Amino acid sequence: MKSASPTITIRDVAALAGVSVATVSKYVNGTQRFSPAVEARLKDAIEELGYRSNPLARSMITGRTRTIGVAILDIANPHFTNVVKGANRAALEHDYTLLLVDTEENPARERSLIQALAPRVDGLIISSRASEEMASWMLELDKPVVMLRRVQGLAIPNIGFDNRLAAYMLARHLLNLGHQHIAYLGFGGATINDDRIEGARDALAESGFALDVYDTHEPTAQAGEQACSRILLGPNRPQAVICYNDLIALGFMKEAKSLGFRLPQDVSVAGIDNVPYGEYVEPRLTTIDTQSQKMGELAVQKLIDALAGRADVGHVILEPRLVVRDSTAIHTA
Amino acid sequence: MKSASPTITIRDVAALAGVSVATVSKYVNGTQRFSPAVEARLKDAIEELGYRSNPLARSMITGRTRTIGVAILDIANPHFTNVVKGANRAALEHDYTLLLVDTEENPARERSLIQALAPRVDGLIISSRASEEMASWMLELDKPVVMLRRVQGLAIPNIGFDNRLAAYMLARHLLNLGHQHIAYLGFGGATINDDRIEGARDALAESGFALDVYDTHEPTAQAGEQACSRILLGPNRPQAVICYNDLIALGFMKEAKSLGFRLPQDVSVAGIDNVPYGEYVEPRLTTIDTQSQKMGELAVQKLIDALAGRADVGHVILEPRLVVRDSTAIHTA
DNA sequence: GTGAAAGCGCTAACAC
DNA sequence: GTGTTAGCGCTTTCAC
Repeated sequence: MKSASPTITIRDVAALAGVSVATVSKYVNGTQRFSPAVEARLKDAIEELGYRSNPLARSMITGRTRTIGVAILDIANPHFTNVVKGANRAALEHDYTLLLVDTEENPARERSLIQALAPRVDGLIISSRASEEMASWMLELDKPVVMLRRVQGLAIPNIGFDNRLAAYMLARHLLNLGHQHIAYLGFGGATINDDRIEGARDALAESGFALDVYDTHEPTAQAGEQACSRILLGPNRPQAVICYNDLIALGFMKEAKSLGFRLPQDVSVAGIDNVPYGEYVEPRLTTIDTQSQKMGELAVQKLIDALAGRADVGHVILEPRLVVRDSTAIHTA
Repeated sequence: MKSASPTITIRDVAALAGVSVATVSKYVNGTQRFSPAVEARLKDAIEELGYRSNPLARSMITGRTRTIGVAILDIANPHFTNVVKGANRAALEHDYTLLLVDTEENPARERSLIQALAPRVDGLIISSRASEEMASWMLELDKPVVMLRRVQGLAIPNIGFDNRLAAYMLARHLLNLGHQHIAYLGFGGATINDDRIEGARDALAESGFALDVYDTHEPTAQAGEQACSRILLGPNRPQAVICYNDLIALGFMKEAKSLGFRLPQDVSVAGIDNVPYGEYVEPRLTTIDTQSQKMGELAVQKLIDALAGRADVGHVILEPRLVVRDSTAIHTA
């Protein structure tokens, strides 16, 4: 039996309980102790009226919204899905909520979306492909920001990942399996792509080999599929392929199989991210765990620390962990 | 060069431009036209001061936040990921943002989380496992709500999916392939599970067969894996299995293969949802497309319609579409 | 412990 | 077109 509810305010409660609005406010926020009599009347009045405090009005005064803005590149990418999962968990634990924006890998909209987001939240977690020079406007948001990648030149706290080491480890793993001709199928749109190239290249160089580098136009399984034939059917077929991420690897493997290649006998494949689905394909995907969910949790944690005044502009680097499964095997030829 | 910025308000702009605050407000909101002179001064003043309007203050007066609350059961489930993807897209298009809460399949927290969400948003999109009786409190949220499943007894607009038909189609498909002994591996925690059972059962009944029903404790690939052996190695091995969703099917297939079964020769498997990863496993998963992304888009659309006064308490039912791939095949025995 | 009063930054009538 | 004014619902000194 709902009628056009005329909005119960703190004043209605005060009137019914026979106290002042200040008292109600303090009671609702648990800012102070009260005489049992007043406390009881307050409790009853709130109950009877079904009063609910208006968080907007509160926020306007306190300047706090208990909301964290999260801007990511593509929620459908399991890596980001898990970042959000972790962030949501940590946020709820501290009584925060996430204001989510999926920028859909669109750099043009990114900036204005984030700028519109900023005034509505206490702090932001941002994943962007913009270079550090291109991202300096983030300093002017007037809100604490945590970036989801290593940042060096800007005073922005960040949760990074050792991309160079990750690719280095993958290359070493493949070298240990006897592979010599190794290719890297990257995604040039990502700023971290270069770090990964460098890591793989360094590992190979140490053994006296060179890295073949290929590129995709987006970090998706489809792009991996499309890139496959030109790598495996070209004049220079590699023995093993390191992919920018698991999605690209998944697509690459699918297409490789349909081109008639046996995996991993004919070609070893590895990805990065450790998305859940790598376990369900055949062969099961060898990958590097990037701890996506933990990344989200840490980002929220760091932001909350910053909001609490612990102004730490440091960074955290998550360490790669190799997950060996069946898509990489000893080189036989 | 950031200093403790003393918050530029509409009043500062008014002072600098030599106009009233009302004028500034109207200018910022484009509510009215102005003399070129004033317009220019306004523009300059805002520029010079770096004024940014405070959306909280605005919201408090207008009662609109341009935010849509989205409460889902598990963002890591690709079905929901895609719902959010679609919702985000439609929301941004209309200049709304999503306030996301992942309730993590936790009915206990669900209610309080949603109630806390409600006052901060213009409307809500909710996915819940609560029965209609258990969900009647949603009517008291005092905000428009769109539920992501069919609702009949409650006056809540909803985007539904014809679950009965989906399972019916899958069963028919398997019957057409010559299967007679068909099992359903469900998730009893979902209210829609019964519809799916009914659909499959009806299809089989029409041909004079009975449905074997099994259950999992959660709608995940792991649960599918765990359920596999008791179905395939029990005394009553089915020729084909319809799974509650694709994740369960993925897990089931993985375990079936490691138990030594050949798919689809020894057992056909099908899921529901059409998650992207069904294409990358082997055999590729036959499934029913639930149009998850479209569901998110429609939900936002419906909510925005409701906010615009088009108070439509109707519902939309999305139609199932069978996606035949390689995990289902003609029965040979 | 409790209350009075002064706003937070903005919009929405309504005058002029 | 532009200005005046009265709040939105709440928190926060600062008296008592």
